[in-house]
Amino acid sequence: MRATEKLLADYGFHGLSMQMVAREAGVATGTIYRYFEDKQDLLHQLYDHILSRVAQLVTQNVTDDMPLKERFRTMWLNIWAMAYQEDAPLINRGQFENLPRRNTLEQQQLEQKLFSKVHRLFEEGKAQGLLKPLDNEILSVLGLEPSACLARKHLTGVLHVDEKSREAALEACWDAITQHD
Amino acid sequence: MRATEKLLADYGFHGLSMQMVAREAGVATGTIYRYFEDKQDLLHQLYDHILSRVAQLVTQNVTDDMPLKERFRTMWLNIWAMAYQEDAPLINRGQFENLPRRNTLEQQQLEQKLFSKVHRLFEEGKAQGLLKPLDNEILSVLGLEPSACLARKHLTGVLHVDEKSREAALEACWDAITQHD
Amino acid sequence: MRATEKLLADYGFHGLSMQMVAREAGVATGTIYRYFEDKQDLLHQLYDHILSRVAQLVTQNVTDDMPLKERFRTMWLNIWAMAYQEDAPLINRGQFENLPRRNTLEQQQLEQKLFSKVHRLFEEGKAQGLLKPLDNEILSVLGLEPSACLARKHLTGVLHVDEKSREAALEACWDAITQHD
Amino acid sequence: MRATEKLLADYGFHGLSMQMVAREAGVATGTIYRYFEDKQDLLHQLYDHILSRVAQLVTQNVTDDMPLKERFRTMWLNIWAMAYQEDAPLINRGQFENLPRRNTLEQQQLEQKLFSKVHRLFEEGKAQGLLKPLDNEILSVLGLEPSACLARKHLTGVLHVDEKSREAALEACWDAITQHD
DNA sequence: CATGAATGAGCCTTCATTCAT
DNA sequence: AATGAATGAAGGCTCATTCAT
Repeated sequence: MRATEKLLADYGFHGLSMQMVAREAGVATGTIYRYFEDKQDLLHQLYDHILSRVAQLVTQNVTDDMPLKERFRTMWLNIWAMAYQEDAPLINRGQFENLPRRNTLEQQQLEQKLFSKVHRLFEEGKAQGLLKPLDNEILSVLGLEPSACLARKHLTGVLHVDEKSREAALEACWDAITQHD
Repeated sequence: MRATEKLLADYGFHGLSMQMVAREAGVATGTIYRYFEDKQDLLHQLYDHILSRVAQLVTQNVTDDMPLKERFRTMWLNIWAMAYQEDAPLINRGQFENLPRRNTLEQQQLEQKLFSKVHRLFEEGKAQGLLKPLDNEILSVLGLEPSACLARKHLTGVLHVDEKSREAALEACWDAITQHD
Repeated sequence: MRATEKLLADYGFHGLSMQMVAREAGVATGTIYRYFEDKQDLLHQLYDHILSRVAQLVTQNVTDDMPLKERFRTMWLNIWAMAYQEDAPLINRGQFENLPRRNTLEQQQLEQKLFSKVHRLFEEGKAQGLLKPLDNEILSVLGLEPSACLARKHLTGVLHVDEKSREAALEACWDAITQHD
Repeated sequence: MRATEKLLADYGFHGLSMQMVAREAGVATGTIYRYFEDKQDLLHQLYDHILSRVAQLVTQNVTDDMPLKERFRTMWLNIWAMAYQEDAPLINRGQFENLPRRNTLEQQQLEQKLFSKVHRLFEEGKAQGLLKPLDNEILSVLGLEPSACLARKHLTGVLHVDEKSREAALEACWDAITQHD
């Protein structure tokens, strides 16, 4: 899986062949098939693997006793920082997003669990009347997704985001999800 | 190009073969090559084609004499509506985003021009002190991107968004880009 | 046919497509098929065409009243010179030789006739006891073929042949076909 | 390579497809690509392979202590005989000649070495004043090339060469390269 | 368990030939 | 007679997957 991730990051989704993965991993082609059903399975498992790393990175340094705004801020910046990780889980984000995804219930419950800290943040915020009474998924799209989106554009050079703009974008996201009289 | 678009929407970027395109279009394989240099060229041209349709759909029923909020609202809902278009430009959005893109200056100027109404909206808003003084690109990510993102999730069934939620999301996006005392 | 010859000389046997020929000739693709049965026929006819030009070039400035040696010498040098012709019949020689050839009797009789001056030279030489009593075809291989072979190698740079060597080679060919007590 | 050689001999350079080679060799198409980079590489390697067989056949039964004329005679007849080899290296000669050739120095040195016996023959002959003082390459064209050329024509039926004629042609070639008073 | 040679369907692209205009 | 768009078989090559060792 490490090999696959590296190749995906370096060469993109095309040009990912099982023989390349095998060579990079230092094993024979056939060996892969003892641990993964087929290519699709490898990609699925990689998705899960990366997703849990992403979840870990997003929620690191966040504890449930921090103030809500503080938690949001930390997560938002964690997402931003993820793009610069040397050990590249998200550099792949571009690629990662279109990894084939299972759409099973199990999968959704897994994601639910991985991002429970995020959900807790949103639930508490709504309970306090601080956040808008929207579905967590929607709050996520409004409040956190833009961080990933901007980071990606920043990284690919489509758009330069300086520190001040980044801070303003963070605040704007907060504005999006909080109640305004 | 219509055939390509359909196949892209149905089967995704991978598994798009020239043979399939030809069959779907009801022509012989070789015929494609009379109108497109190669597969890459077909994809590039398709990108341009869709982009201009997207621009047209996003900005339809928007005129520069409408109030700012009204313009924003119309665009946001246009984006939302795009996902339901029978003749599917955005169903592909998921796929569309990773169509190979030329990154020439020309291309960027073209995009600039196609979305000039959007840019004008943002510029006026900033001039009036109504909108936050951020780069248009950033405002776009904060204010409009979530519409596409939610519509996509709604359509794929990952998330159900009722009319009230949609309205709330729209307002939240407006909150994100406007100044607050 | 002129177009075909040019393309053959420039790009070789591969990369000779009917559409290229048409474009070079300034006509539509289909037009070719009004004048030639198919590609093979075009090539056959081109072969004949070039062969007659070759015959003309080989035997130019040769008349039956010249001394035998003089005639031989002229032909040998004509062959050598052919390689340098601007209007390229033989530059193609490399390519020309593996143009598809019909092997009919007619064809052989045609060639017989085209090179009648050569045959007359050999017949007279044998009658006078000056040349070896061998089949004309064999005399041709021994006496004239080497000129083409050397010129080709000289032209492709495989081998440098200066004027003195060329003269010596000519004499050696004469030695090959003449009687030696 | 054996399959390629056979197909080349039977159907010529054009009309040699990797699929055909695979079928003839009794393997799958893809298998070829485990042993050869691509078609060009296959042809290059085949060229080398055949060339070394040709060199071996041309110089077999020739040792440096044999009289010069004897050596020449043996080689000349070896070349002639090559055309009749069941296991067909030279039947291809026609085709063989226009196999794509690398033109590297290495290649030339290899050829030099393969045919060193021929070069030695010519060098000794010139040293003794028996042969004309010409470049070895030229002597080769004058003295040995005609053997291949005649054999080829004989084999394709263009020309019938009986034993006596063959002997005379051999002598004529000797006349071509030797000094005369 | 691990190997890696072998497989063969499938991909992109070319091009000789046809035929409605 | 000329056109040139359309055809579709075939070509070179890749790669997910299998299986005998």
